[in-house]
Amino acid sequence: MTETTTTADAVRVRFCPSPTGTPHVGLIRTALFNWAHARRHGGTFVFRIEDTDAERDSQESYEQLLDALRWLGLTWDEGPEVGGPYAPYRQSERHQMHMDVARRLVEGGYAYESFSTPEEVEARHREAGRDPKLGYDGFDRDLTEDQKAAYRAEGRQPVIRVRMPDEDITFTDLIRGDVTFPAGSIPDFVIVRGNGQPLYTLVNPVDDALMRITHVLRGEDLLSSTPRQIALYRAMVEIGVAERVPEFGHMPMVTGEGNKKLSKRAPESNLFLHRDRGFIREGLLNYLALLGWSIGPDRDVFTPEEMVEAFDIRDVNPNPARFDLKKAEAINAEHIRKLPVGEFVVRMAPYLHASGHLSTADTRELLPHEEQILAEAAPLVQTRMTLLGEAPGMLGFLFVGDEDLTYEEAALAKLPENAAEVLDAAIRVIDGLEDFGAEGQQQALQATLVDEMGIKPRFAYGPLRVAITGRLVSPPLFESMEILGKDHALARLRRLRATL
RNA sequence: GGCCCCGUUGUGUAGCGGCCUAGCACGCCGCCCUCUCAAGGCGGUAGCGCGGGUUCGAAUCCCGUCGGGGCUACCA
Repeated sequence: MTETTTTADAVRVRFCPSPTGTPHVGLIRTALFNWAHARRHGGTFVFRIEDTDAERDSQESYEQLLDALRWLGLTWDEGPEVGGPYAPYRQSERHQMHMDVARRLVEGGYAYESFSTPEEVEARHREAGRDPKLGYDGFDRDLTEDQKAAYRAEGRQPVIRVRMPDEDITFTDLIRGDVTFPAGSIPDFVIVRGNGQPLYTLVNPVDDALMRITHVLRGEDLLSSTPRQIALYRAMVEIGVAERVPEFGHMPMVTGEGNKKLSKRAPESNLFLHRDRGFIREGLLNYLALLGWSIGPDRDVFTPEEMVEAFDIRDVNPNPARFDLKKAEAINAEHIRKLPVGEFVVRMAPYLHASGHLSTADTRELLPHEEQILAEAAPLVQTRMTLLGEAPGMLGFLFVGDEDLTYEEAALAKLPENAAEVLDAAIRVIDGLEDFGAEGQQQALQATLVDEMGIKPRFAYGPLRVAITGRLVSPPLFESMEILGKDHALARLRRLRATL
């Protein structure tokens, strides 16, 4: 280990989403990298809810956040429902602390009350011949007590702004290296609203300081707010609220079509949609990790554990990454294949239950025949699935009555001219079969249909596949019939034959 | 407009001055295997944005340029 950065102190990182809307894959990627960084360094992963916007926050979203992290196994050491030494972890419950810090900031001269309205600021810029879009102009920086009193008498309610230092602000981003913001390029910013409500600009750094966060790893969209946070942090160090300024690392954006950041409206941004379609946690986590990070030159499939072992935030790529569903699905397919069959069955069960094919989603409560069928069929389909959501289509035929089986339209359409003849012959062969094993069926059917009748295999077996599974694509035919059993297989062959 | 970030095949990446006639994966296209579809095997497609330097030598360092993105709220 050649650690040159001397963070002797234990690592403390945080994931602090605001509970608005459904979890976004970009947000989850952020959680993943923070989690991996904490685990890699034996540090602490803090989960904090940033619910300071009553307008947009919702309890439902809060619950979804917990659901998401739990499903993915991104366990937090401190946070909601777990507690911890720096509780509470919902920002809405920390109001007193925030206001206390704001007051001390004002007392120390690091922040001040500002009475200007946006219109007034703009008007002043115009009068001075400046660009009106410049932002706040520092007008109220040195108001006297009399002036403030006069404003109050007018009924004005001041916001609180942080006084930006008149010097360049440089910091070393863990992912991008040195970043400098020139003095004067960032206006004094608001930390408390006129109505007394604190803003993200205050609350986020204050809680990071209070919770002793050592590394702030977040999205690149927050890069430009970093100098403000650093200024505030320095002030907090001065007044004894913070020990030191944390390190920052800004992860690249996750983009969608057109290189724009992946919109919340885009369906592929919705974590739960992926879960519903049948992504497994290992697959999705693996893919998300690939968005900006790689485990090695010739490899891109790995487990969360392997990721933790190899993860280094400094290796993260600074350039934006496009969310590619095809690749995500390919990675997921790899992870499905790697599952022990038993586990594969456990993961599939909820999907087969939701589709009405299984009596339960819990494999421990399966009916004997269900358990039996799954045990035999699972190995047949494990390499044929990309998403668990394909299970009902792939295996459904094994769980419906012979008369209830539905035929795909396309499958019916593809039936050859001589389907009836083929089915008749197959019925005869199978009816006389002693050994109904896949091997035995294969030999007997081939002898009659292919060798004797001279039908090409794909035309010989196609009609049987449709009769048995109702589909063009299915698990291997003979094994499927074996699982169904001779009687059911015959019944299905006869049923389709009768329709021709 | 201002400030900041980014720039290797279609996509994600490896590359840290010579090992690069640029590797891997997904995608796409062939072929093999084969009862369908997968899986597996084999092969192919396509890339260092551009222009200057520095150097014996640059995808790798520097400058410029162009392009893309983010932020610019009393949202987070």
